[in-house]
Amino acid sequence: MALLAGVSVSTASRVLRGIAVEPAMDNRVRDAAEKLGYKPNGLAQALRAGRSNTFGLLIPDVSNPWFGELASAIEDACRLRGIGIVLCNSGNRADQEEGCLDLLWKQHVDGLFMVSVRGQIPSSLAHRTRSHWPVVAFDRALAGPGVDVVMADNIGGMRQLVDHLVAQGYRSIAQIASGAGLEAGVDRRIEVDRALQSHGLRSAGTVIGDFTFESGYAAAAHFLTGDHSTVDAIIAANDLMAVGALQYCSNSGIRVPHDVAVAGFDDMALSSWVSPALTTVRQDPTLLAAEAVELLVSRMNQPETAPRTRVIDCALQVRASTLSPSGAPISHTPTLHPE
Amino acid sequence: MALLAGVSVSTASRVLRGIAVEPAMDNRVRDAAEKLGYKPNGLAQALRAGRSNTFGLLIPDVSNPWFGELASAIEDACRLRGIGIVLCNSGNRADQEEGCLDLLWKQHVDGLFMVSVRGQIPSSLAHRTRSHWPVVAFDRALAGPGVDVVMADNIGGMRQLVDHLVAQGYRSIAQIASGAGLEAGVDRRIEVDRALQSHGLRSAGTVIGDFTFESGYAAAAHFLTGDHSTVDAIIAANDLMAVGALQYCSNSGIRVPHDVAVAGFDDMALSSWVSPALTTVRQDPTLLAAEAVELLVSRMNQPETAPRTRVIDCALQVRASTLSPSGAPISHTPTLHPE
DNA sequence: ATGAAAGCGCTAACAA
DNA sequence: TTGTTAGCGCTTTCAT
Repeated sequence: MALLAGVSVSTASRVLRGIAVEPAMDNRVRDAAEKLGYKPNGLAQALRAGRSNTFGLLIPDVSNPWFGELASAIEDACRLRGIGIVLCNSGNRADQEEGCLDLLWKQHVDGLFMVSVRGQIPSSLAHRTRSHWPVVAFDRALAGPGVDVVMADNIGGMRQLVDHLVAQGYRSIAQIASGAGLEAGVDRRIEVDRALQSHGLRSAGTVIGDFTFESGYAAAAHFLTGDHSTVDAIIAANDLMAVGALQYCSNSGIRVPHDVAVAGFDDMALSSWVSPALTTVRQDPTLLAAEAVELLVSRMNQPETAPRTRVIDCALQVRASTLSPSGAPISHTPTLHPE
Repeated sequence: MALLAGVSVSTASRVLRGIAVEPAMDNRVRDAAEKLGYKPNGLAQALRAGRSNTFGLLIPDVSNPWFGELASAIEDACRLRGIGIVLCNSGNRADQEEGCLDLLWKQHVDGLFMVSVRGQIPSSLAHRTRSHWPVVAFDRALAGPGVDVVMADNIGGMRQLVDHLVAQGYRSIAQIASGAGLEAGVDRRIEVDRALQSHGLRSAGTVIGDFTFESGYAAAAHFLTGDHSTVDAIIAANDLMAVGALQYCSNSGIRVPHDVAVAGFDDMALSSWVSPALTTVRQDPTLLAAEAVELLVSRMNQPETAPRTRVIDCALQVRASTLSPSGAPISHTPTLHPE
């Protein structure tokens, strides 16, 4: 390319990177580049600069609708900064996660967004973060040097949800909860119990789920089997399990919310596509992504920063799946002449 | 690393790539590599080899559940071959698609999987494929040198679906169809009409949708508004629109399948999560991905191959949304004593 | 069988 | 301001 323009490669490089040169040269170079459709080789730039302008995204599975939304938001945010995303599915398996980390490490991505399989930082990742590989973890508190964390306000969100259910008149509230190890899941579980307690209620039961549709379905079956079930509302730790619970109800002739209310957490798009539409706590993937990208970029530039945690606000989305069984809220009846 | 082993870099390189060396050297090198946790720099390898071991994946939006499943399947298949995936959302906008192509081109991905915004090959892509950038397109017939195509058997699939509906006794079948430009969509639309005709029926109406939930909802509203509607079944060109139609019915007190049957195309996971579960034509994302990866890898190695088209079989999935209104199939009643 | 050296395409230090 | 040169980490002749 420089040959066509009749200048040295360094001059060409300078022009392309907007460094002052004489107008004459400038034009020669731009014309030549235009004519050839020349685009600088990102690989060579990356090798030279020690920076690939690429981030890794390591999640259990993009085909999970919630992770799909998160991935989409992250890709959008990165593309606007000219950063590419290398996608890896860990399949929720430790060995596969290791394989992904190897792949991403080899490709020299500048940093990593991850929803880890384990609560703890993978050992192979540990020495990499120690050598300043920037990592942002979602939902799971990966303690470690150089690991930032982005989380929804799980506690505030679940608090709102329980308050809502109680206000709607539900009193026998069961929970499809997360097992140990997932910080976000544990926070949600504990807060549900605490919030119930603050209303003078006790949990109507807790089943541990694994965040899949199937486990939500099975848990609902557990709570609602037999005529003696007293459960009148179910809170799931995520929407996917809540949708599974809805499906169980539908298949079993249990009416939602007439016989039992169901609520979730996340607010995936499809949560408003099911019938009845699902009441849930919204965590906005765009906000999560924005924070995560900002954290990763800033750590890339300043690797020594102390680990940070960002908590994103949640908003309760009330939909049909938790309408009051009596048809109207029991408390919080709005004044007819406010202000 | 070579320094620690006390050998030359070329020897180290040979060992790591499994080229015969003396056992003594071999051990020295492996030990040193082990000790340092050494991993070859993929960027340097890529620059040297002119091959990055990376493919681009350009789709409208990963947060669309169907594309999420496709992306997941592609990533899985590529990871097994040690190939990384760079993900880009085109947002279904031509300008954004161009931006993605630029990004992917700069990163020197070895090839590209794409679900294009347009039916035609983007002009900027044209000269790249001409210079042997391997491309596999899904669903859309991107004519062009060096572009292979993977498609579901849209015609066979729709044929099965229409046969099923007619067998169930539906006679007034409307269609939420694709506009022009999308080869797969056009195939589906035409085949529905043709299949109806072969049963001596005429379409009860066609509305053009854009494959979103919302457009399915709106189309159902169009077909089912007013008491005079005679439509007793709706075929949507994809599941997302079908789910939108289901939602409209649910919101409007229209019972599915009692008042109207609804069917889709794709068989996303969530299509069996809605109530009633959706009858649909399954195209298996794993099979699509396997074919696509094989095509892209083979073209990467032999760029001059003539363009190929692969058609993947579809399988009708009958679920609750198209049960016969009379409660039992009108024809094809199974014999009680087969054999 | 091993080592030395060139070069992939780029940028940054140095020279002119 | 421009050109020359070295070098990012690797693979691959070419000598040894």
